[in-house]
Amino acid sequence: MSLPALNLSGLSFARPTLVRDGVYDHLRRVVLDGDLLPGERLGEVELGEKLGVSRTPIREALMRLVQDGLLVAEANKGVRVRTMTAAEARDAYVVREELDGLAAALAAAQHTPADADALRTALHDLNASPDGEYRTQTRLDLAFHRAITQGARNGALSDLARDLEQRVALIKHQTRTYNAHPETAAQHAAILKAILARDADQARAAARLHVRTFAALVMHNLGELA
Amino acid sequence: MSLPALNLSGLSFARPTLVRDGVYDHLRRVVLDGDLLPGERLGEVELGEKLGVSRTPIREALMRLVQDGLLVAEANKGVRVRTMTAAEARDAYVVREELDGLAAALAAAQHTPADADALRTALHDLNASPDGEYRTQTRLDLAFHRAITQGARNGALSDLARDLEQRVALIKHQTRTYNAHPETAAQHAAILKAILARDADQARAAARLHVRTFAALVMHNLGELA
DNA sequence: ATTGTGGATACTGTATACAATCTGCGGCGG
DNA sequence: CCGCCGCAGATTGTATACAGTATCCACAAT
Repeated sequence: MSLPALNLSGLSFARPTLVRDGVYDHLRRVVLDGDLLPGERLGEVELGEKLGVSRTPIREALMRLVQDGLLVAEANKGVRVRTMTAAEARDAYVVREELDGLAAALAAAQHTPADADALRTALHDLNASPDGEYRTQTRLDLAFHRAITQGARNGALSDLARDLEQRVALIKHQTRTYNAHPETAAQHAAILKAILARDADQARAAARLHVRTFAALVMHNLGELA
Repeated sequence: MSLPALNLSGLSFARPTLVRDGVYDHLRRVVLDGDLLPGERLGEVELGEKLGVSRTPIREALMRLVQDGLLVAEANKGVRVRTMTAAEARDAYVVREELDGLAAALAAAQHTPADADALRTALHDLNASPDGEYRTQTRLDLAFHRAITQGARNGALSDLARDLEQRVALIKHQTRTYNAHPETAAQHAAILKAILARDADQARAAARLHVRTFAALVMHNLGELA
């Protein structure tokens, strides 16, 4: 045949994306961006009308978000954005210190050249983001931490770290704590440096310190809100 | 009024339990008990007929189990019991070593007298279970480890440990690795002893060793199956 | 014999209909 | 004025109906 062969590399030829997945992604971003405040209610009919779909995919997306811990469901009373208590926030940070430390250590030991590039790019983008752009900063901060867990090359760790990151995002919005802390940039740099140097112990220590610093800041703000 | 006051302690007066929750609990137990082998398909209509409910609550339960990582969904092709690869199993155990160690350390530091009782009871029940009763042993082993995370008094840790335990349960069924390893009982005893002695470091070390031992066993069996 | 094609079947994805529960308000009685 | 009852509206929970897609097998063409 004389026809040129199809180039399939990198094109997904418009796979039939499911409605419920689209709704899930949308709502997840809305919550993570802080557009819906903790405690706010998500009505099924209202969401359906706003997104132009029926209640069925809406409900399935909400179910998944509940399982993620981003929303809470009460029988016959719908779902709301989860409100983290001070104790839940502290708990999340205790675990996150351990998991982020592990992720950094593994990333130091196992990252590929492509991972290294992704890490450098992610941190550069984060540092280049303009002050006051909280939403952008929050997303880029999340992207940097995701790049670290990506470099750890551990599926279970990625999944669990994703869970924790989402909960922490909720706390941040709740306490209105953003990444403006002066030490943040230096700590990020220290983590990246240790990972690139393949110094697992140093990377773990730097990551744990970063979590502790941020946790203290958030818990302080949480205390003030109470 | 002369009528005697109602005693509400401990009775839930037949609250209208949701169908989807019942289906979720049922299917979760079925998978965790190993009655459905990895790769096996779960048809919605078939489940609906078997349980006597419509597809709607079935789908919502399946959605939650997919999010839990127990099932995998493929677009327009239904859901199957997840098959863990050797790499995924190794990943899960790496993370579990860290989290179980943390849980044991926290439990040593923070457990209440009631937690202590629960721990002792759980281990006793496990040791008393007859050999060969794999399903019972698996459940009791899971209960013991749950008692530890319970003693840690950390909600986020409980949630994440639950996720990992479920994945590990999948691996166990897949490799047909049960708790018969001779060192298991001694290691369990060591963990319990350290926790009750409030020795966090020792508890962490004992828990990590236990995970490593078991992981090695499972990975060995996984290699043989390949 | 093998490959490709067509259609029939079964199943998932989405929408809609029906049932049950919660919520808020107005009226009635104390 | 306060509290309680009860109804009406709205919302969630479940069931069913409809649409789109994958799978399988028969059968024809090479």
